Amino acid sequence: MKTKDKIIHTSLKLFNERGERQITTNHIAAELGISPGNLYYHFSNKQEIIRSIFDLYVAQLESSFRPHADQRLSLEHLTQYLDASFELMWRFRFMYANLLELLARDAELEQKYQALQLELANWSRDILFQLRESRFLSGDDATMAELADSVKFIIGAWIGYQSAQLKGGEITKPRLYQGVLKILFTLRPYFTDESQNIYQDLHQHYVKCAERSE
Amino acid sequence: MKTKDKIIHTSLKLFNERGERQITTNHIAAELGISPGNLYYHFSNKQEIIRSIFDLYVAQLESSFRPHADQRLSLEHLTQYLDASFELMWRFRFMYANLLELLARDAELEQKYQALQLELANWSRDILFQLRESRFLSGDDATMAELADSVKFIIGAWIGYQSAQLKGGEITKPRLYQGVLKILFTLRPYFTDESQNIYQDLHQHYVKCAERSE
Amino acid sequence: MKTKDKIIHTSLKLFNERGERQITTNHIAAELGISPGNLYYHFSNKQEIIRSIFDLYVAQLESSFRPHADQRLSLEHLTQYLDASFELMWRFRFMYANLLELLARDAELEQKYQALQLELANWSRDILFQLRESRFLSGDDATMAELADSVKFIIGAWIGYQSAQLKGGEITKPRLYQGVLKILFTLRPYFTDESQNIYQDLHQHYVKCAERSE
Amino acid sequence: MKTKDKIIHTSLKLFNERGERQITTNHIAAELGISPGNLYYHFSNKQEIIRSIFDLYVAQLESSFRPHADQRLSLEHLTQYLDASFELMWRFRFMYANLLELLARDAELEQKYQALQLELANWSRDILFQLRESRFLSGDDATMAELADSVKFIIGAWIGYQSAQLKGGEITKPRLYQGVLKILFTLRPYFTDESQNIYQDLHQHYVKCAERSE
DNA sequence: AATGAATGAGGTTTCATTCAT
DNA sequence: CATGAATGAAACCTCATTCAT
Repeated sequence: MKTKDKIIHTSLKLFNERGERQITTNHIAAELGISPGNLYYHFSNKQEIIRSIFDLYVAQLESSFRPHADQRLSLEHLTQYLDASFELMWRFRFMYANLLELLARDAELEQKYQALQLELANWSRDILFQLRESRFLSGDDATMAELADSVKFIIGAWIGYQSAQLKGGEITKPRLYQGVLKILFTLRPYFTDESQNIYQDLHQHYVKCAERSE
Repeated sequence: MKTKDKIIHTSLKLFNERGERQITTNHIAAELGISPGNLYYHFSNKQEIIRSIFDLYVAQLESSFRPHADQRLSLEHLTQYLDASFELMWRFRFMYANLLELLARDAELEQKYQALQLELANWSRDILFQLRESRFLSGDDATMAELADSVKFIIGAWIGYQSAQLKGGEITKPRLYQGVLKILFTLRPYFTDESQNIYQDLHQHYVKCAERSE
Repeated sequence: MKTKDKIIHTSLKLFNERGERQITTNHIAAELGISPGNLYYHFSNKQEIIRSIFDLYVAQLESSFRPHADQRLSLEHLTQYLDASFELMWRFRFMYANLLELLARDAELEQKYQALQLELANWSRDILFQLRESRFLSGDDATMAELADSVKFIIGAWIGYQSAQLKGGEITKPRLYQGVLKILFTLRPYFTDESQNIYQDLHQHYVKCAERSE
Repeated sequence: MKTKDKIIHTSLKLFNERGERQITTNHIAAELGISPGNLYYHFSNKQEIIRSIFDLYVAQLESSFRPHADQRLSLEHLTQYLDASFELMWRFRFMYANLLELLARDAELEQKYQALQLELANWSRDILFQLRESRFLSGDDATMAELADSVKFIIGAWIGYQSAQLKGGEITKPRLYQGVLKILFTLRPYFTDESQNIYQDLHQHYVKCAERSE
């Protein structure tokens, strides 16, 4: 791994652990055992590191969520989506802890972020529509759209919400799975009669995940 | 209003407008037209101002949500609760937007916050149970409890989520009312048949609020 | 006791306990339960409090040391002098911890202090000469004068020296009596043959004092 | 000389000249023509500068006084010791003048200082015993030990005592040499008959030093 | 006598960033 | 690529002192 990548990953790690505000560029350099000058050789300022982390985030997001064209969704796909979502939120949790500040300081980042959100909104709507087509869910277009937004909201907000409830902000995997359960609970009234058993299976699966050594 | 209170309210205003991180103690003093020394006469450091704002928040929250014993809920009560949620989110939006950082930096605040959350969880469950008794909602105990948690989650997480979607990061009242709509949408499947018209009234009311000058 | 006197004595106490530098005028007022404004009603600045403490010191010093004219010194007188000296050093120990800074900041105080030192030098020389006349000690004038200066030096420096050796700077009475023993040791070679037993008595007396619960 | 060392030496100079309390970190930086940030690049706070000066002091003290095993002492050695004492007092006079405040503010420094004092006590006793073996001095073990303590006391306390006697608080070299003379005076009764001339030589030498431009 | 809010200069420290090597 | 000393603006905070009441 090149120094530039090491800087990105170490920064991400430190930001997640202690918050972007408390981590100075010197901290990052020290953690890596490089000089601050070297850090600034690779990045012209701290904001650029954050932008690179954001790019990483976008890349992972796109690879996980871009819907595969006209594909019938199976149960497996759904769990994949949910797992991938929370994986993502977990990996970039510092961003969600301070999104407002982060974006306020960097117009370029803000624009990128908001474009991404629009895309995401589309994808999640697409997924919900596919789930309806596959007769997992039922509901009119408006309801499905609103439901898609709810799911997107839960995914985006869960970690921040949970971290705040926990001493030291330390979140555990089981706590993450409770977020998946929250999504299931929100979808539940819209599950079709014929897919009730599928709902039960999913629910039981994630209850188990959420119970592990909590 | 005493200087001490002026400091609290001016700080809250500035924090909401421009973010806690960008507002220095000198900014606050300058905005008030007092000397920095005077500010430090009333508060021994910046963190203490934040704590006082938090106390204000707790006070408003308690006065809005502490359930009145064995009370039959009317439509008015429901709007009161929803409006109160909205008011809180709006008035203390910087806190919602920066919660994790604020708690990470101040163990005392974290403890207070988490104690408050436990209380809030009880209150919101009580309110949901009351709504069921008043035949607005229906569902078994577990469902009502989960629903209560969903509502609490939406209130607690809405600003962090929304503020990041907005150009310039500015949170507007209409966007907040969309949070109220999100709550309604989440409750919707559990509204009883006899209260469907009530749901409609509420929905229309808040749709209007959310549309204003958006 | 009037407020003015209370301020002086409380300041002396706090200065001794924690050092003049660390004690602000607000600390003094708080300890007394009065307002800072009131403190400044009685003293126009912090330095004036210090000057008043110094006046107290001078008064106690003069009452203890001004030699009684043409009086033959007995053993009792000597012990009285020594005991009084250390009592004094103990009571005003903060002054000795920072004499240089104290005087550097206040020309008036410096002048007073130096005048006092000259007087003291005379008194201690007078006492030594009287002791020689009383045949306790022997030695030529120059030796007696130098010896007087040594005694004065030990008295003035002992507490500061001892405090520095002890954890937390806390000095005990037994440690003070070791200072008296140091004076005796310095005088010892000049005790006359006929007063050797007197030396022994004194020595034993202060050894006992110095041993108590050390 | 590196910047770090320059900071130490400039601080020492300024502290000696005007007192540690009056010298701010900005003063030090300005005197050196560097930025305050640079000073804090080399030292994390003012106290650390003081600690480094203390380390310098310890180093010089050790190199001057650590006794050479089974060595016969000549007159030269004696003057070396006395001159070294004088040099130490002069070079680190601000420390001697402010010892109690310095130690009161810094527990780590206090511990180091007190450990050093124990070592010093041993060294000074060793030196005195060597002087007796070399027939400069005579006296039983207890007397030599007490004498060693007296010498240590004079070195440790002289500046605090003398600095306060002087107009303007300025410590001058001649005044310090009087401290050496005070040591000699204290040792005098214990010089052997055969080394009386050595005493005379030493005395005359330091009288001359003490008289220069007093 | 006494209050206590208010002042403001100035102290210590931080940190993103630069630049000669 | 890399170093690490250096910068300087600005943050937080202190405290002796003042003054209207």
